[in-house]
Amino acid sequence: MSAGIRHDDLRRRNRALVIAAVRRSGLPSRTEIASTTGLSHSTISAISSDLIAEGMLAETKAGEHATARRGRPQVALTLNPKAATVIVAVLSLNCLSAAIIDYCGEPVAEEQRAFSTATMSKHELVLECIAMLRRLMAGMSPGAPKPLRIVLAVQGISDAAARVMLWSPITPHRDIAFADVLEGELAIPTTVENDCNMMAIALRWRDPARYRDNFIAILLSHGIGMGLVIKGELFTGTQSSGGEFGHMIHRPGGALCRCGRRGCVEAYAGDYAIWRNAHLKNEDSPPEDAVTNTDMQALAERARAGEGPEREAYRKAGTAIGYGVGSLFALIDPAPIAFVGGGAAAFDLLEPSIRTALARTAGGQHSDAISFDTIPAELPLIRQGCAMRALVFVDQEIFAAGPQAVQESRIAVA
Amino acid sequence: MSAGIRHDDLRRRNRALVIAAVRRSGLPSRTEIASTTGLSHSTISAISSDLIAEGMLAETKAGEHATARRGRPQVALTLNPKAATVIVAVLSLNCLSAAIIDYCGEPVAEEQRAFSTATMSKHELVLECIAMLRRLMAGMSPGAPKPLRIVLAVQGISDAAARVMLWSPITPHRDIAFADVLEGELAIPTTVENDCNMMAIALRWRDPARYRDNFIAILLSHGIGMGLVIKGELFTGTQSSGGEFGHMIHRPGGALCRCGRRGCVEAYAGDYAIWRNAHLKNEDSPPEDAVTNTDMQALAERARAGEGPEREAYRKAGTAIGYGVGSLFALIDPAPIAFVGGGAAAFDLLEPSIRTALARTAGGQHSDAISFDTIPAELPLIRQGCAMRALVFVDQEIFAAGPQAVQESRIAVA
DNA sequence: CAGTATTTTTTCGAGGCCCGAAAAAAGTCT
DNA sequence: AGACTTTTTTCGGGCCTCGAAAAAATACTG
Repeated sequence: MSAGIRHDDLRRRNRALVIAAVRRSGLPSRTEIASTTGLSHSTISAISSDLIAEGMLAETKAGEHATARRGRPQVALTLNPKAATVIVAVLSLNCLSAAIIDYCGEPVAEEQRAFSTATMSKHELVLECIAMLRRLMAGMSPGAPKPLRIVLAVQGISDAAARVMLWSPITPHRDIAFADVLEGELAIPTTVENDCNMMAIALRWRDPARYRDNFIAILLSHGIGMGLVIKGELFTGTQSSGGEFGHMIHRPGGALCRCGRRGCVEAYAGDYAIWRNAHLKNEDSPPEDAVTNTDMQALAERARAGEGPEREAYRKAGTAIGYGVGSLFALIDPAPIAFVGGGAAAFDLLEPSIRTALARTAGGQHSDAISFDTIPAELPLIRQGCAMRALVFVDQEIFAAGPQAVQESRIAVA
Repeated sequence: MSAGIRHDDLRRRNRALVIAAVRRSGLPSRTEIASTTGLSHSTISAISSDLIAEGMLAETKAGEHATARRGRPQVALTLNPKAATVIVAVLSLNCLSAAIIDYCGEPVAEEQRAFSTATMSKHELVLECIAMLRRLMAGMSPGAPKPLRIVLAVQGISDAAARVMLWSPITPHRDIAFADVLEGELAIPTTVENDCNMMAIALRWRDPARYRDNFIAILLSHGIGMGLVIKGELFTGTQSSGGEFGHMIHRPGGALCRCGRRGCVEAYAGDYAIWRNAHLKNEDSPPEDAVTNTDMQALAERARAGEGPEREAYRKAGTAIGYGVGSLFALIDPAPIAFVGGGAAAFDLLEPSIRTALARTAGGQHSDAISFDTIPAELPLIRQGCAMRALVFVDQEIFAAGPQAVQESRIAVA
């Protein structure tokens, strides 16, 4: 049963609304906020002057861009970049990348490092993460506010509470409780998120016109991942980060998947699967882990050159994706799709068979009208998604809660 | 962007909360409501005395069931059955059934009629519906309040706004705007809902302990339908009623489905598909429309008698369902499933292959732990779901809105 | 260049709503 | 009959939002 609305929640929610409006719109005036939120001018005036006094917002001379119209000029509100910082970290196969982000979303420090995630112990993996975050924090100017949030994106599955990495292709170890460990070491609230979910969040911030209420981000890489936004909300599983599109069944009893099962979409469309098919290996042969991006580029070149096993491999991949998307569409109705990652660079090879397959499904009825988009570089997208996730948390959980919570959060780094 | 919270919304939402608490709990005291909603005693007292004054709630001597404890006895609150009525109608193949339901959810009048939906014109179909509802309303005692809502459940797909039946297996006609027509004729707000979604809603009211935040209702009948509740909310498509589980793809390019495509789950697990396989007909042969429930019972008997094409047909059906559910679980994580309808009566024949298939999917990892339930009679379930849907609408949209809206809604039937 | 028009922002009083504490109510127990 | 216990109502205080009006800041205009 949903809880009752207490009187103080009102202010909290409306504060959150104002902060969100500023974060979204860039440089909105009070009047603009009033109209987008539906609250009265007086309320917006009161809330925004509070937020300015508390240091989250600042007024800027909008001037320049607004053509000088008649009447009192609008004064634009903006986020104060120094109001807070957050930390984002992206853990992927053999690579950890992290950054400190200011309250406006701009990075103030970053670091990236390669090591062999597949062979490290659980302990070593966690230590590398902690060490990198510590280095980043050590580099912060003294007196700067301590980061208020860590968001760690991982390939693979995290639990619904976003605290544990349940499984990941990058390591043989399971159930790594990153959130507990990082909170214990650094005393900063932490969540562990699926990388594809973060991609979806980032897409919405990048292009809200295109990616708004319903859309899908599909990562085509060594494995296949998905982030799904439905009715304006990130869709996650009930017990895990969910949305394991790559492990929907394409052909019962079919090709061997990295997950050990047979016939998953990924077993046809993951890099290793395309590579396997292109080399005419048996579908039962175990997934090759060492397929590199360069391998795949070479494969794509050969496929573009003309008919052959390479082109056939891409065709099979496209078919698997197309039918998978068709089944998904049967459940949620069609939505725009962004294909992200290395595989998106070979999208020209995939698209025809995706569309053919999709058109043969109930969900893909009007498959011509379904728009695809490709974004080859996934890392910047994931990082941006993490940043926005972390900042929205700060907005809603801390800054919206009122002056007290804001005060308490303001501890300077050592 | 979500709208701001205006001051009056507060009371509206808390009124809705109190009404919902009474509807759910049966005979709660004010104290009990205060604790389940988290609102203060004073607020509950104020709201409930308003609601009693306005006629939605009534006090009853709880007495009997509460063992006389020390202290002032609790006064139980209850819904006033005369506060309102709603109309439910269920349209399925060759059958229309409708009822008038009081504010407590009890039927006060009902009617059921058979006619040949498949051969009727669009116009005739609509007229039959209107006629039945008019007859029901004509039978109401004069002075009784006019029904405040019609919920029509249909097999097939309705639009996201729940106003148009986009497609249904019961008729060749498409895009029947039932809501517009019924509202035009009877001047009662109407929604058109998918039957399986209503089943899911009913399950939650029937057994909230088992079917709470995440569960699935699958209708096994001539076709295959699904109602899905995720995180406590009915899951619908973005443009339609959605959740077309039956048309997820089981085998690309496989058996011919009633929808005209190939390889859908329904093309293996719908009654017609089981019948087709049991009679060793080609998978390309067009779906037989005239398979009756008795046919299916006979088929099930033969399948139970021993190995043979009938048992094999059920096995294929179970496999299709199992893999389909596995793909679904990959997206949403496992949840309890209720199998409803004629096919549930033959669930003993399906379950082994469902479980075998499910165990071969990523989503079905712990398939032993996933619980199945069977409910052979779908119609009562659908009707109950419609009733609760309609009543919750009245609760939230009319009675929660305040005395004015309540007044305006109170028009006696002619 | 002073006055007018226009638009944005702030101020102020009114009306609601929720909460906590205290009081009242309605029984049981001794 | 009085003490005790639990439920429900009453009352005053504190917030919050709103609408209207005032103030502020600038462009237009003759």
